This record gives sequence, C-alpha cells and structure tokens, in this order.
Amino acid sequence: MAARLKDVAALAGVSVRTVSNVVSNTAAVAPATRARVMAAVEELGYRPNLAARNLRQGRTGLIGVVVPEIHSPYFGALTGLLIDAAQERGWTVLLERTGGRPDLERRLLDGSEGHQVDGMIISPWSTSPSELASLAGGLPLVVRGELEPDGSIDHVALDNVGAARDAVGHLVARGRRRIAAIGLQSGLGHGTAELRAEGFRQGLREAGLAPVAEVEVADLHRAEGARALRELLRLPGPPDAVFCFSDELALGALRVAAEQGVRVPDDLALMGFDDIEDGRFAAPSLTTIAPDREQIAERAVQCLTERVFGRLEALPGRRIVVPHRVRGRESTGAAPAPV
Amino acid sequence: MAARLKDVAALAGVSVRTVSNVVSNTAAVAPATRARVMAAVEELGYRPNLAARNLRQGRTGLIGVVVPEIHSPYFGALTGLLIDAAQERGWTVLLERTGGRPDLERRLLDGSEGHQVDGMIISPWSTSPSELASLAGGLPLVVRGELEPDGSIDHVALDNVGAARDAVGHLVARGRRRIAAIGLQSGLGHGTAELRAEGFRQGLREAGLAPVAEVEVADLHRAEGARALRELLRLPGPPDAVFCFSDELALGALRVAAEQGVRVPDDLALMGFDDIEDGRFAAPSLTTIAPDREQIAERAVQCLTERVFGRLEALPGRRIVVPHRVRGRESTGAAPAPV
DNA sequence: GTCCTATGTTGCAACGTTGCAATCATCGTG
DNA sequence: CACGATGATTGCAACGTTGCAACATAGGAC
Repeated sequence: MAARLKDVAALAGVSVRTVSNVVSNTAAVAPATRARVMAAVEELGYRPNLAARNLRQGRTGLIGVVVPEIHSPYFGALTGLLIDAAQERGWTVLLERTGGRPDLERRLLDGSEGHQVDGMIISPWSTSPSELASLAGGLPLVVRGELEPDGSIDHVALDNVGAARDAVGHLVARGRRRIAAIGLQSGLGHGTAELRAEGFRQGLREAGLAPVAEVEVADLHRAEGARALRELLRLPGPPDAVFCFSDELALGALRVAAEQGVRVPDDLALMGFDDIEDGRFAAPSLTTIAPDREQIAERAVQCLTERVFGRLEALPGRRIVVPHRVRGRESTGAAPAPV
Repeated sequence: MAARLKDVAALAGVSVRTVSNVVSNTAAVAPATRARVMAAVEELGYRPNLAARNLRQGRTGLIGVVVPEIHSPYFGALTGLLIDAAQERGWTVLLERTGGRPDLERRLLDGSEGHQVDGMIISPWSTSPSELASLAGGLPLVVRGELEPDGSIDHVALDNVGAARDAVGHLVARGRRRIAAIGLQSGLGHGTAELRAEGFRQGLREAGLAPVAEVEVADLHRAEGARALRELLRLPGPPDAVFCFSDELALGALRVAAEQGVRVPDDLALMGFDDIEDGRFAAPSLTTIAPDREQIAERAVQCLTERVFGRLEALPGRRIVVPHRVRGRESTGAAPAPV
C-alpha cells in the first residue's frame, strides 16, 4: 500500500541507498539524481516509515510530557507551551496524565506503561526526585515544579519561597495585617505547597506579623478554595487578606465572597498564584504571582534536548530558576476597576 | 544497554521465539517455561522495543488527537477525556495543536508533519470534511465538531442547531424578549458557529421574535465576549438577554456587565455554551448548554477503534449525535443565588 | 600516464520483533 | 501398537530503514 524506499528507487532508477541519502540528507547527491528522486517521491507520495527509522537509529523523536492533569488552566497552558517549544526543536509530544496517582507516575517512568520516548518532562505529584531518577534508569529527565532537590537530575522551577514572600509583601504594602493562607497540603510530600507556606511565613515574620490562619486543601481547584474561605469567614476574627496558593483556589474563594456579601478588595484582599487567563477576566480581576511560563517551557525542552543529544550523562543535575512577578489587579486594590 | 529478547532467551535457556510467545501471549507456553522466562525478564528488566514491534506489525498503537488549542477550558477538558478513553482501549495519544492554521491541519493529515499514527481524531477549524478525507488517504479518521457532513468519514457531533434552539427557549421561558447573540464567525467556513446561529434564529422565529443583534467575533475567547457586550450595551435599545456561543465569550461578557453596573440576571440574562468549570464558579454562575463530554470522547475513540481494527473501510461514514442539556444557573435566574 | 583526492553511488548487514511453518514430544483413541 | 490430535517449542525470514565500507568515476597535480 504505502510506498517504500524500494519503490521510489525502482521508479527513479537508482539504488535504495541513494534514495535514502536524498530523503534524509545523509550524503552528497548529484543535483540531477536528486531531482529524479524527488520527482519519484512526489509521484508515489512516499513518506518515510518512522517505525523502521526509529528501530534503526535507536531514537523515536518523541518526548513524554507527564502532568497530573491537563484540564486545569495552569497545566493546560503550560502543556500548550511545552508542545510549542518541543515542536520548534523537532520533537513530538506524547502526553500522559497521572491524575496524581503515584503508581501511574512510576509505571510511566519505568517504561512498563506507555510508549518509548527519548526523554521525559515530568511534573511529579508524589514521587521524590531521587526515586524518579532511579525509576527512569538512564532515560533523560527534566523535573518540573519543586520537590526536594536531588543532585542527579535537571530541575526547572520557580523560586516558590521567594514568590510567596513577594505575595505577602504585596498585601502588607497595601495595609493588610490580618493575613491568612489557603492551599497547604499535608498529605503529600508535595514540595510546592510546603515551599509556598514557608515563604508565606517568612514574609509575615519580616513584617512582624503572625498568620491569622493556614487552611489545608485536598487539591488546588475552585471547590476547595470556596470551602476554605467559608471556613475562614466563620472564624471569630476573620482575615482582611488571603493568599491562595493557586488562582483556582482564589477564584473559588472569590465566588464565596460574592455569595456572602464580602466586598473584594474593600473587606477582603484576595491574591492567587499562577496567572491563569480566568483571573484576568474575573470581577474583580485577580492579583496573582505570574511565573514566566514561556520560559519554563522553553528551558525545560532545551534542557531535555541537551540531555538527549549531549554527552551530559555524567553531568550533575542542573537547577534552573525561572523568574516571576507580582501582577497587581483589582482583587487587592492594586488596579482600579475599569469604569 | 537495554535487554533484548535474545538476552532474556539466553538467560532463561530457551529460544528467542519462546520468550516472544511469553511476553506477547501469542501461543501456549508451558507453565514451568513461562515462569523461567518471567524470572529472566524480571532480572534483566526487559521491556519490549516498540519500534521493532511496530515495524513488524505495521501498527504503532498511537492515535493522533488534533485540536486547535489545548489551553482553552473546553478543549482542555475534552482532550483529557479523550486521553482517558484512549488509554482504556490501549491507545497512546499524540497531541497536536493547529492553532487554527489551515496549512498545519493539512500537513498533519497528509503525514508530512508529525509522527506515524494508526488513526486520528480531529477537531478541524477550516478544512472541510471532504478535503480531510482525501488528505488522510486511507488513514482512519474521526471528525469532531461540525462542518458540512460528508459521506465517507465518521462524525461525532452535537445537535448544534437544536441546542441553540433550546437555549433561546430557556431565555424566552424566563420572559426575555429582546435577545441578542454573540459568537458568529463569518470568515471561516466554520460550521459550528453557523449552525448555532441557525438554531438561534429558528428559536426566535418559533417564539415570534426577531434578533436584537448578532455580533461577530474573531475567536471564542473572553476578550471577544467582553468587546462584543460593550458593543451591545451601546445600542439604542440594548438586549435583555444574550446567548453566547461559548462559555468563554459569556464570561468575558459577564465581566463587562459587572464593570458597567449591569445586573445579571436582573437587567440582562446571560447564557453560554460548553459548560466549562469556570462557569460554575463565576458570580453569578453561568447558565449554559452542557454537551455530554464523556460521551463525545468515549464515542469518538470507540468509533476510531472500530475503523482501525474492523473491516469498515467500505462502510459509509457514521454520524453520531451526542446529547446535550440546558443547565440553568444564576445568570438567567434559573437557580437562586446561594445565601 | 600515474597517482591522489573528491564526489557520487552502491551492496550488505543489522536494528528487535513477530508470522509462518516446521519440528518434536506427549497423549488419548481405536 | 499405530495413528492422529494436541501442545510446546523452534528456526527462518521479513518488516523498512540507515551505518559502514567499498566501489566507480572524474578531475587535478606532477
């Protein structure tokens, strides 16, 4: 059915090897020959069989991108950017979702599940970096997000502690004193939440304040944010500002504030983390920590590419920190409401 | 480096073929032999080389999912469900974004871009089904969303006309008479918008009404919805209800309503389409048309699987219509605001 | 004319797997 | 005991490509 090198060769009147040279640019070919071959390729609609090429070359041109979920705005946006960055470098992305399940994370890494890839970019949920490294064997790996650092693999991460401190600074600068946090996660050895909590406390300490409350959540989605703010509003001395560890949590909280007649930002300043699209169009718009997502994607793919092609096996893991900024909007009174 | 069948065979003291029989369950193997082989597999950490398997079997186990974008809530959610449904049937998903670019849509289909897949599920933006079919050649294809029907390929779609009619019905039943639409797209031969416009007009006709306005948009995102509502509010006789062809458009409109002090639903009823997560947590929560997304994903993958394995090449294209329902919430006064 | 180099072209083998058909042992049946 | 049927195991070849090294030809230097 599909044309092979052999068919093209027969039609063009040259050897199989020459056709291969033309289509994969591996050797010098006389212009006339090249033209004849190209014509035959065109006529037969020849496309190289990638399975054969992969088998021969020992590479697949695929990289795995492993995320807990893709339907959430944060991971959705990041995944899109990763695909772009990968495409630019000639990779094709194989997307895997773990749903946060540790067993699935493991099976994907050790190769018993899923397809063969040349490398992986993983946003782990529950597996520690050292475990990741051993599971992956020799597979090039870039870890997204933050768990305790491990010497042997590459990380691309934010300065989560610093970002959380900046968030508190933003609230304090706007005169808030009774500040709470939503988004701690005790169950997991999930480092990101812990780092943000750490930064939150540091920021308060620097301002000579103490946390009004720290609310734990089961996940980072809206429903949990809503639940958490309801809880905070029942406290005897409710907060005048809340720092949520994700925009989705903040949007859930925003909804509850509207329900209960709590005015944002007048009665309560609300702040998120991630800078997702929804936050820009919320009413009031959401102040947030904006990581440089393009750079995260760019650096992660670049890093992985170097690992795959380079002789970096012996190199120690690199630690790439991507910048962030506070994006002040209406929910903390940092931007005037339009009209 | 990586263990091969040959290595396992040597260790277990059997032939390569027997090991293959064990790992791929292709023939009866004596329990004792199987145990010996499994032990060797375990010891060497053997994983089958998929490139070789694919080459031999002529199949890759990959299906392509082609969407215009994945960062949007609608496509993000759908893609997640497609990956789930595919995984259940043993497929791995290769995700491709077109960004709505026609040339990229084409290159993906004719195989000159991207990897080799056994089939594709595509949400086309600008390529017509007949063109899709000819580009794909013999590649099994399932088309998502709606363009003019074509006899030879499978479609999985909503009843867009009926759904839009239902939306109008919902607004009319709540006493609205001055109804506008946001979301028409003239530039594209993009069928979905046209079908919803058609249903919108039918619904109004049935109620003996005429459209107050129909606003065109460049895309279906929030910014366009915001722009469109601003435009509508400047009209001499503004509408008392707006049907937006996507939830994102409606959320953009909702934001503008809040900015301009237009009360929703009292002054203006707002309705969307897609039932994305954000709409549930907006204040007010967003009435919408909810397609049965699980079923879309499920049926699309099922359909494709049948095409790949079945002898259905000669079969005419099937047309699968997935049900939807109106989900009444606060933005049309269909659900009381909590507390 | 000989040698050397540069350029273009080729055949062979191999990547790791599985389809096919052959082989061998074992068992039940008549 | 011969026979066929069944079960278990095997060797060979092939999937379509590319690395390697060899080969052919032409052109330039001496």
